[in-house]
Amino acid sequence: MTILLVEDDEAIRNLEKDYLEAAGFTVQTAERGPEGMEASLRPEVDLVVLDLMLPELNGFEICRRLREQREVPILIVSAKTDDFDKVRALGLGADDYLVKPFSPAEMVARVKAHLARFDRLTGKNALADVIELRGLRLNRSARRVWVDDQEVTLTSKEFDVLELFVTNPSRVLSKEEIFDRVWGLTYGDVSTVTVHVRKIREKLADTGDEPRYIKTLWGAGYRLDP
Amino acid sequence: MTILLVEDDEAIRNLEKDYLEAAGFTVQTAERGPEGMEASLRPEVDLVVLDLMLPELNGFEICRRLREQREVPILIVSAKTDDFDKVRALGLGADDYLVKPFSPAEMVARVKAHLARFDRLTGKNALADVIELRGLRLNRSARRVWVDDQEVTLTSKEFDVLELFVTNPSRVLSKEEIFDRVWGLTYGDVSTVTVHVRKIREKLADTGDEPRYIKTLWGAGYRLDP
DNA sequence: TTGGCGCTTAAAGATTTATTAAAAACCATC
DNA sequence: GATGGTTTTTAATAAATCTTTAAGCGCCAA
Repeated sequence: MTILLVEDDEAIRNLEKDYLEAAGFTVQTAERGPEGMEASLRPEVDLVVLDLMLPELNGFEICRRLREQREVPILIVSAKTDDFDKVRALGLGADDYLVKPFSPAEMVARVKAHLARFDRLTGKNALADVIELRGLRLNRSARRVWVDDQEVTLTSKEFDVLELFVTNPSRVLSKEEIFDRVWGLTYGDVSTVTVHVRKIREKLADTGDEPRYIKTLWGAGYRLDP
Repeated sequence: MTILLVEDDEAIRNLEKDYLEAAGFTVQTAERGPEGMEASLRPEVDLVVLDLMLPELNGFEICRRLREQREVPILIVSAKTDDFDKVRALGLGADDYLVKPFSPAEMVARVKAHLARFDRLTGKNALADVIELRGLRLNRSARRVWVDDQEVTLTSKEFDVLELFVTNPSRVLSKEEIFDRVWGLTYGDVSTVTVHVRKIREKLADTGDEPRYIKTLWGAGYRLDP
């Protein structure tokens, strides 16, 4: 799960980052408003923690614009205790409003609660440990995979790629996005992805004209349907 | 919208009730744990405001049991400021945790935010991800298209062009504009657009004298009406 | 009604993109 | 430092898409 942290104060940002990472989240950060706005639109971002007072583009504005474009939990963090700000932020579509200083444990608990609810309500089991899908079963913590109750052994990277697919069913994932999210790199050759997809298909016995699991969308990427 | 208030202290209960009613909600109340548990299962209840310290059956327990049975927003209200309680309540599936004394305005804002989000996430797939228009349905993230519930497969560019049309209904798009926005190029031959439009019409079974979807405007471009 | 301009159509050629297999680089373990 | 497995790169091949072309048709105005 990836959390985006938009916060201009470096000390606070690092503190929050540490706690979220300790809780097992992947954390991306942004310092300034416009940068935060852009980052929050990235599809791999599962939740946004947003400071209200930011340079150039404030949190209210980001919140409003983001809500127009994407359905992602937004947790506002602010030093302002004023009722007016709380009401305004929540009215603009924020999911929560935390007043600084807050306890890191509470923040982590709230982040988890928002993600869990989002999962529950949208039916995306991004948090579930065992995911099942047309005969394909993944145990994420054990990193094991079965096809029609027959276990198949995937290598580490192969598992990561397949996991990305099953946690994003019905979505087209471009090679670039897969590479970004699994390898976490910007350099490198995306044809690596192609090869891994081939290996996965091979192991899932998913070759042939009409792949059962990972479909190819020419010029766009790959898609796994539920 | 109906709110259930489970709170044993009469003064607080009446205060909260007044504010919620002033905000236009219908309010039901319950004083004791078991009574609250039962009431919260009633289908007309859209959101539950739950005190933690209740006689006979405490808020944690109600929260846990309720979550097993129903998907309804739960807002915990408590005098306990302890992190431990917050983390526990949120972990059990509560949607929010407010510490007493809180401002009524904030409570009302939070109640509204929870209801709005619940609507957003459950009421139709929300997110302008799926666009429907006179029998034509597009799923943008999956890049799939249906005509009268029959799926049609478009190529990548074809999809891009059609997406441009459905996101700009009623607008005349000139070939130049389409070329600019889909191809992102300034050089090149705009007759490519013509060919793509033809292919799309063909696949949508939109040929014939009176096209159902993409209309030709002589000397101007094309238009898709809503 | 007719000429011209713009749109449509179909098909061939060019280009892009994906697949595959095999080799090379990498990595952990013994 | 050899070994076996994994991961990445590479290059040839295959497949699908995109673009161009050219001929024909239809709309509109003179």
